[in-house]
Amino acid sequence: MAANRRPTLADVAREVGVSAKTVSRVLNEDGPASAETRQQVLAAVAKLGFQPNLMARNIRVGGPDTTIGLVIPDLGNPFFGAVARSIEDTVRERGLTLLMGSSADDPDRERDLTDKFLARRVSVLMVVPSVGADHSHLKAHRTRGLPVVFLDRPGAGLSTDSVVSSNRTGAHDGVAHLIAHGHRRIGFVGDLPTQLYTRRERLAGYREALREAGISYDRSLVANAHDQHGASAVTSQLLGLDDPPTALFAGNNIVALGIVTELARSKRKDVAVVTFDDVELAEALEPALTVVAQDAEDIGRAAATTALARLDGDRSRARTITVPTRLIIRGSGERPAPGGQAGPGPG
Amino acid sequence: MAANRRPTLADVAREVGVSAKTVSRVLNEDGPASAETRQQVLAAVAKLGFQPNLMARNIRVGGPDTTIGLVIPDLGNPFFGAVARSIEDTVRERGLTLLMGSSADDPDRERDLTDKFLARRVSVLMVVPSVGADHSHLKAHRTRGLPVVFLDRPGAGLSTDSVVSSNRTGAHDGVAHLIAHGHRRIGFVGDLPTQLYTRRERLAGYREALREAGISYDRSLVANAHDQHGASAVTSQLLGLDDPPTALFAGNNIVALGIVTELARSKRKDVAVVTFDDVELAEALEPALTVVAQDAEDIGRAAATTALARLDGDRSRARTITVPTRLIIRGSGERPAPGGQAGPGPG
DNA sequence: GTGAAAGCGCTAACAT
DNA sequence: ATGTTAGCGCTTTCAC
Repeated sequence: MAANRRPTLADVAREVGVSAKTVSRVLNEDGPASAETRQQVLAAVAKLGFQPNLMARNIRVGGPDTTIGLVIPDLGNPFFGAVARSIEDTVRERGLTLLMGSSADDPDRERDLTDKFLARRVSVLMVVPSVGADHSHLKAHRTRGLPVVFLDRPGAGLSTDSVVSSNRTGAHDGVAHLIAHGHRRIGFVGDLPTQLYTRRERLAGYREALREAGISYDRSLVANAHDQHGASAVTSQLLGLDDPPTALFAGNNIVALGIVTELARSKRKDVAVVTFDDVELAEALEPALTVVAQDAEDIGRAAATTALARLDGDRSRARTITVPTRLIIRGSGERPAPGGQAGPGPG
Repeated sequence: MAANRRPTLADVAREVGVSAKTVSRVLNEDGPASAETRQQVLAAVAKLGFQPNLMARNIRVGGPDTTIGLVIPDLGNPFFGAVARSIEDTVRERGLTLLMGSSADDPDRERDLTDKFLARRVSVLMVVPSVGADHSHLKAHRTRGLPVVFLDRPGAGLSTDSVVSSNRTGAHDGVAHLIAHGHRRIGFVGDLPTQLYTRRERLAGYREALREAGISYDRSLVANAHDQHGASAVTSQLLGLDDPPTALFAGNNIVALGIVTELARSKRKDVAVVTFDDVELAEALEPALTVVAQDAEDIGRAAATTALARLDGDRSRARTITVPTRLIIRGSGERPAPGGQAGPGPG
């Protein structure tokens, strides 16, 4: 019930019988202070439970707030969670705190979030750009010294640092792995929307691998899904084609779950699979799942390191950091295509 | 290069030739304003790219900041990611933003984070309490009207709202499922540290189920691990016992990964498994993994809803919301114990 | 319908 | 070693 105010610097000062500035000095270890005053101030702070109002401090000091604004598509996606963790690990010792929000890949929600973050005067803005979002409004902020980093995909309308995976090479290598094991009809299940940078790059890598092997590109083997259920559905459709694929390449972790789940459900062990993104339990599947793993930790660290360098005055040209992916061969891509298939219906 | 200041209210006012207060009125739809002034102000705002400084506003208005401080053990853990997503979904329409940090289950890091959040005058504090953390320092804040919600585990030294899963019942049901399928030697692999609330509750559920079935509790069947690798290691140890378990119960998602991975690696299909927490690809395993699923979405929503109610003035007693878990039977717990085991060594 | 002055909680710049 | 004054960018209060 006691709705008493939170104590302020002035309250502490009054308690001790000194000026506010003296309290401020003690707390920020700015300027000198006699041992005795220091003790008294500290005691009063503890007694009153005083915590300096960071917003008031920031406003006076004028600099940016000690926060990093981070916009990702989905807080629940483990990949972005891992990226966020890595960012936090990297910036923690600098005292920066994460302000996070999910855009659901909606440009309007993304804009809402970045606007809010800017209104809070974040020290750094990190964004996984949504398809259709324009970032030219950030130019002025960048000019004024706000580090802006695009994650996972390049942004539009703004030249700034970005960190992406080696999507094309990674997809190429995954598909080449399938080809090396005798597959020639390889389905590609990609993200949605189809304009998504990662999807296009990975599809390009897929096409490159096919071309190198002299396999012609068959549009009917390319499908799309935005969630696990959708991926399961298109997997089933692809396998129902007249001349179905003997192998599937998954364009990301969510699609991977859909494909693998659908193959398990329909007991299709004859279909080879390689996925972009490592997923939990990949090694416990039968066969174990071969993946093109992104290095979420490295992505987060690279983004954070770059941003910190900018904060420290690095004014060099905007750079794009490409974090290598790694093909982890576990077995699911290795089956030659025997054409075998479970009999129709449950025996 | 142009390190020009960010525009302030005063800049906009000067541009239009009105007072700062008038601009403020237009922007906040406070008080009246002639249509013409309104147009001019809006134009100037757009022209200068003015964004009100939220911190300055907050300081003047005096109320809490429109942020929620959320402390979780690990941003990379999909379970907590899902909880965070649900919280965000629930509070977004109220205009609240998430300030997040991971404690790594370290009480000091947790305290650092909560202190920072309090210094930022968050509207709500949500914490997954670390073992050993004391929360009595939050009493004064709660008294002053700050909603504090403990997630996943109860906090210590502070009576406030908390949201937990039905850990004991859930674990009981999972273990009972194993017992129903003929298992009598059932290993338990729990979290670390052993004082962890969720671990103790789940262990209690395990023991209850054993007791009901007249199976005596065997300490040697209880093991602990804090990460996936550790869980794999203890799994292998448990299975190496003279009188080994025929079934294993995993105390959480991370442990589940370790157990399942280790069983797959050693090709031990004869060991039944039920896990606390659903995991990706659980249904694609052979056999599919039976789990006691926590409802992360519901947990997040319950926490957020409670906090919002408190913000709206709900002063009723602190409550503990228990979110039901759900036993999802998929097969891995159903094998009777034939005692079969892969031969020693690789054939 | 609009403005001037004061003040939120804090610190910079100058006193003393 | 400490205090005073002014002011960060905004809103409240009260005047016009």
